[in-house]
Amino acid sequence: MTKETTGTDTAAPIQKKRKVTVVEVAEAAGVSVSAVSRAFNPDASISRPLREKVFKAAASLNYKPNRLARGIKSRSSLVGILMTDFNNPFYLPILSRFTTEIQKRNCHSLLIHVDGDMDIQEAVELVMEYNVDGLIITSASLPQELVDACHSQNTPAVIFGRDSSENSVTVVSCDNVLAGNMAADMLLDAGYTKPAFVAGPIGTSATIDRQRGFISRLMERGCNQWQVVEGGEFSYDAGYDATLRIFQHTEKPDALFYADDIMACGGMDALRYELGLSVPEDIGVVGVDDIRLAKSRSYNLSTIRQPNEQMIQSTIDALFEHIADPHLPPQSITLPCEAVVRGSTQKTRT
Amino acid sequence: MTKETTGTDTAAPIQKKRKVTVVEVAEAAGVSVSAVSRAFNPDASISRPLREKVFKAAASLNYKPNRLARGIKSRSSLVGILMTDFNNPFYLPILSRFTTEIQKRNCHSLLIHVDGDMDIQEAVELVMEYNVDGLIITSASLPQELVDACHSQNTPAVIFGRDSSENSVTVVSCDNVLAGNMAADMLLDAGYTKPAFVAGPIGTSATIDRQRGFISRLMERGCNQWQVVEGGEFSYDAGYDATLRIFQHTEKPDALFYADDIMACGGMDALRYELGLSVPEDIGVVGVDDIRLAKSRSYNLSTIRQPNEQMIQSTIDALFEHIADPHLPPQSITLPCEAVVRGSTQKTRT
DNA sequence: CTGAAAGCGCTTACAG
DNA sequence: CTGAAAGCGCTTACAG
Repeated sequence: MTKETTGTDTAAPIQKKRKVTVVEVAEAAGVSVSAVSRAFNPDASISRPLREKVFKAAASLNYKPNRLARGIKSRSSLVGILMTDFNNPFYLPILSRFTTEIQKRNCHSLLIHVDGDMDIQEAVELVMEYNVDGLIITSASLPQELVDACHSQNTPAVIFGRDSSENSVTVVSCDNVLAGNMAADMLLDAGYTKPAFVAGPIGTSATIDRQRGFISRLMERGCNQWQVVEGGEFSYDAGYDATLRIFQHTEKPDALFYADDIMACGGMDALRYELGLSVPEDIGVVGVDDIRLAKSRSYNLSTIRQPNEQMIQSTIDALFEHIADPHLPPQSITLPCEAVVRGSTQKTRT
Repeated sequence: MTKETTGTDTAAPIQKKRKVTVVEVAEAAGVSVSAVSRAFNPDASISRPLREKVFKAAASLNYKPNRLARGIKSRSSLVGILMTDFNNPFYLPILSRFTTEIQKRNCHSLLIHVDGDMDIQEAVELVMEYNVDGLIITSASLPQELVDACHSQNTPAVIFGRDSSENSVTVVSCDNVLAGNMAADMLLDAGYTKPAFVAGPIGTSATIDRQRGFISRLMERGCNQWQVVEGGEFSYDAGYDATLRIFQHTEKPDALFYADDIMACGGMDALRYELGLSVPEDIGVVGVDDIRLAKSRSYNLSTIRQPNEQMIQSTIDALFEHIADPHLPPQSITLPCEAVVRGSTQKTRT
């Protein structure tokens, strides 16, 4: 019934709730605006009594500093998060942890979705328009242009990647070559002899490294009947389709190492429901990531687990260290991964 | 080798790359700063030739407006996204679409993770410190305090919820009572006679509505042997555990309606691998959401699909309409959902 | 349509 | 440690 009170001629213009400013707090506390500003700045030189006086006045007026106005001369308290892989469920908990950690440090997250259309250089520049204090880049692929873009702005940036061997910007990743080694060992140890690698997105360093580690270990151990198959994106469907394609070949593998768990799940469903094969009896399967589904009874997937928690923590720590001291040289942090043996490779040795 | 150039006594302080400002652009273009400002403001009154002159100078200097400085008097171009359900994969694509749509409109997303520790009032106030132009709240639960918090600030806000029947703030949701009706029909039509509802998080309006719709339809159709079980959070594990609990009762159901697909997946695994039951022969299963996994061969889950794309689009449209015209009255948009019949309810009628 | 000037809310040398 | 004043980069009445 009160629905139409707006829209009449007499409607008062909606006024943004007047925000309390430093000036008003200063008046209420009987101090200068400088004092108010300092009170809200953790490492400004101000006496304890003065700060408390300011706080009291601020609280009574319900004053909140305007972060935008602050950011113009000082820190914005904004951390940019650039993400590309919004279709991989792997990244939701990671995003969750990032925002939580950023908020703990009294900063906030500017989330930028970098998709195909928008080039990365552009995205990085854009985020700079907000004067972000730092930048986290989460991307399975790590194009050089991205690294350059970070470097050209001199804003602290850390790449939460799956890559390493970059030295002009800080990157934290896990050892993907090692992951490949482990996958090879798991399969060979279980008695499989003709493994294939199902690759992820082309140009993705993680995929490349995993493949390298996988193949080199196979060869080291005298296994020469391997093959590599294009996979496509990190997705259930990509794993499914790639698997069907493999079995049109004349050389059929007896084990599959997927670049990713979600691909492995798609692949297992294709194996079982389309191709009528049993896992692990007819064919062994290994993935990477240890997503929640991997340990479900439906998949029971052997996988290589990345030290997620540590990677996240290192990323955040490194970022804030660099924000605190911009002189710090970039570092490259590579963490080890861990093999998780489950049912999908539990073939009894023949 | 150049690694240690920093850190010596002579190290020049790292200077933030000097940003080009309006003043410099104005000089280069031979116009006033007002002109520069107007050129970058879509609906300012400025002649085409002047604007072009400014753009040319700006481009040659690689000028980008400082959004923080702009936001202090005008729009911040920031849209706050408040999220609580970071453990449900359902929300990743939604978040993806939100940020994409926001970016299309030349705005950016301030992502706030609202977790248990932090109360919502606080989160809303916080986001206001950034002068956000608008606010999207994504939450399965919709506590009154949240609605109040939005209302008290007068910033356009829309709740992407699973709720309705709120009229002081705009909310878009799907018809969860209808979802419950549909689930009841699917199960009854397939010949099941003793269904149970596995609830989601307590106090979540979506769960409550689904349950209401489910039960009322069952009773309408003369089915009185139903029961309701507490589920817990929307997660694989919660569905798994709840299912095991149900079967300790004396009254065993022959069909289960889970508040959520991810719970249903956990539940199906418990049924099949822990309880030795066949789906759909021994027991029918229905979920809600139609997540990617639902149509996988491993689950082949009947479900109720929400009109996600439309809900997202409506949310964004409503938000930007309200930003453009703050006088618009809040609206409540409820969209219909759709039944997706798959294998998990394909029991032949007995 | 255009420009000169005041102002947004906060920070930071500069004196004391 | 504290305050008066200048300044951050942009916007917006106010005149013309």
